[in-house]
Amino acid sequence: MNKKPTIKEVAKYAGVSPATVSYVLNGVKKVSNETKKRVLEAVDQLNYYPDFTAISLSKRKSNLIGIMLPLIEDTPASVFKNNFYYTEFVSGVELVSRNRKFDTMITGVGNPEECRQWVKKRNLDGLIFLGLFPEKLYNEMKTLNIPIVLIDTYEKYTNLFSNIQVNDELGGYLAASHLIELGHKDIAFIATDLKSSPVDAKRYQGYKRALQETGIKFNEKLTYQTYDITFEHGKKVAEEILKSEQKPTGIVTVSDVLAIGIMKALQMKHIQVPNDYSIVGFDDLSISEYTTPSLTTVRQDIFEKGKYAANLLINAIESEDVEHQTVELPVELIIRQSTKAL
Amino acid sequence: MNKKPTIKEVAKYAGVSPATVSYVLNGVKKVSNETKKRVLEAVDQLNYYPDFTAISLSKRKSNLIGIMLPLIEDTPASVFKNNFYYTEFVSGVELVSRNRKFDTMITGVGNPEECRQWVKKRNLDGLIFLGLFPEKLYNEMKTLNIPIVLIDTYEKYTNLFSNIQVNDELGGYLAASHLIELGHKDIAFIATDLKSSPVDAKRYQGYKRALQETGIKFNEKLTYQTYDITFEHGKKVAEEILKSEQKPTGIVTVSDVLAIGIMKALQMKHIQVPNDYSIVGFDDLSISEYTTPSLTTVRQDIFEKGKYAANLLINAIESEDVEHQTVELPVELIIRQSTKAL
DNA sequence: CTGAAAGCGCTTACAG
DNA sequence: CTGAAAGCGCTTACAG
Repeated sequence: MNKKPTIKEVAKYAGVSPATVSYVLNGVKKVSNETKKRVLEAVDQLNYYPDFTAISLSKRKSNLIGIMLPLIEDTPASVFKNNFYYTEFVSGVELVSRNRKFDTMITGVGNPEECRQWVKKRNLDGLIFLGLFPEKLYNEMKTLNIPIVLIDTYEKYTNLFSNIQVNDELGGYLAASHLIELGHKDIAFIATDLKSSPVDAKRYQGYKRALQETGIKFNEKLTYQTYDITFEHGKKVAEEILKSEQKPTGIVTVSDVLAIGIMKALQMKHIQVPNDYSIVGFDDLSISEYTTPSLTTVRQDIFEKGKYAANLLINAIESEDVEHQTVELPVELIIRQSTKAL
Repeated sequence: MNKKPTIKEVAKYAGVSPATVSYVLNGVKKVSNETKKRVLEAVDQLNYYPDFTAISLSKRKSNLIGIMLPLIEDTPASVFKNNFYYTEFVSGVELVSRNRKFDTMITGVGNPEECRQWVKKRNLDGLIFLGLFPEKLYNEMKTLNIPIVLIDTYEKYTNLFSNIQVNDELGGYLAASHLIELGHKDIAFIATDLKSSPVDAKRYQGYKRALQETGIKFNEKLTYQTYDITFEHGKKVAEEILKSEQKPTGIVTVSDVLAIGIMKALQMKHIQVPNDYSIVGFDDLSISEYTTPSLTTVRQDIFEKGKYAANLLINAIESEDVEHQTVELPVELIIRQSTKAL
């Protein structure tokens, strides 16, 4: 295969200087229409397209965005494996990024230093942080001076970076209210980690608000934390719940994955969902419609979230806009079969 | 933040030329131990790490590998969404790639031309093709002259590229044999697409071999094709099966996703798995242990597959090894609750 | 063993 | 409106 033509060859073919070719390709300065035409034709004839590596080096802009994945035991695998969430998100990012002429790199992140080096050595134009990272990472990243968008982060960092989130409070509220309407009063709340996950905390707030508004007394003993999102952890809380003396009749959960794990554990003990326990998840994963019973859940559009994040990021890159914005995407209760009137 | 030091600054600090710094960093030529030490110290002091963009431009090697994802309706989303498969695979690739100092880019692929441009403009060192692509793409890619590893491809391209696959024939055999041992004789085979998917075809062969070896007559009417891998498509075949007059008692499937869709459809009609139908999946997704009933399936280690692919690819890149190899990873029957003696 | 110089493929003041 | 030249941060024959 004949190799890719360079800008020089295009210039020669068009009878102009490389600089001129660069000008027309970048739409910069005023090039006479005639020479512009000649250049464009040369580009077309030679099937020229620029070398991004070279552009990256001279412009110090790579047209590359990076997605930081949280690592568990040094690999993003486990998070990917149990949290189908991420995968859809990444697809959303890839789609808009490709359409907007950016490429997307992914990495599991190690320490902050490694992360900064990754950005620097590849000249990344922007970053998306998917998930929760140690605080010092954010501080480190702040000094990088490139647009960064955070996903599902609250408080502390919100004003330092752009942020895409979902109406978590409302989600928790919707889930709990649904159960309450069905006549449930003893409603458990299953979180991952209320302290370190602000997302969980918000949903928890919503849950509490629903109780409060309907005059149901909040019972701390009905709150559980799993510290991880896997089916297995769902199973484990279910066992805890069964052992406790404060038995709920309804269960609000912070993730479909957890909800599915819980259902499984119950079913293994021949306890029926929704007859014995009503369960509501969060996310609406594609699997959730196909479990038995299908899962009532709070839906968020994760693919949309990915697209939104990419658009926001690329906007910031292209306009060098320093305004950080935080965007809140809607949430919707999807009623299926895992919940039932008491 | 002070900006990243360049090789010049390191050279100055060490009192040598940039060339020398480059030599020691690349372990090339013989640099006296003493100056080497000085350089290394400078590197350390200044916290220097090279700019990959520059290296990429001058070496024409990017330390970048690309993963091509199949596109559905212009986005990888849907395939990602229903095929949890890919996500684990990508994690495996990312892990070894990172450990071996490569970065990984992902893209949905459009047409062959777009694909070649992607490789060229980013100077990608190697490519992994995940899934099935149109034939002309392979031909086009062949002219790129970079190492490429294909996943789950058979025949035609096997000798043009490296290939990682799984013992599909055995997988089909294992699944069918298991059912046969349980006393099933009318065993359906649910494929995606026997014509265009060689993977399916191999599993089908294995299934037939199992029938043959035990003297069960193969019945073509028990073969179904879904033409896509989604829960929904699983549901649809289940309905077809229920409508047909040739009812199986056991069902062998080419994917857990399909199997789960089938189970769902049956359960919605109050048909019991495994009492009325025994079902075996393929892949062993993490969800498959958590469905009710949990799914008997043929396990393949997809994460391992990703790691293997990345290692093979990077080996080829680094040794400029032109030998294409095809590697076959093992497969294992995991017996759970969706199958039962007749 | 070490360095000056050219080059990778672009971009961008600057001059005309 | 157009081009020559320097520069982005490296590498690598080549010469010494």
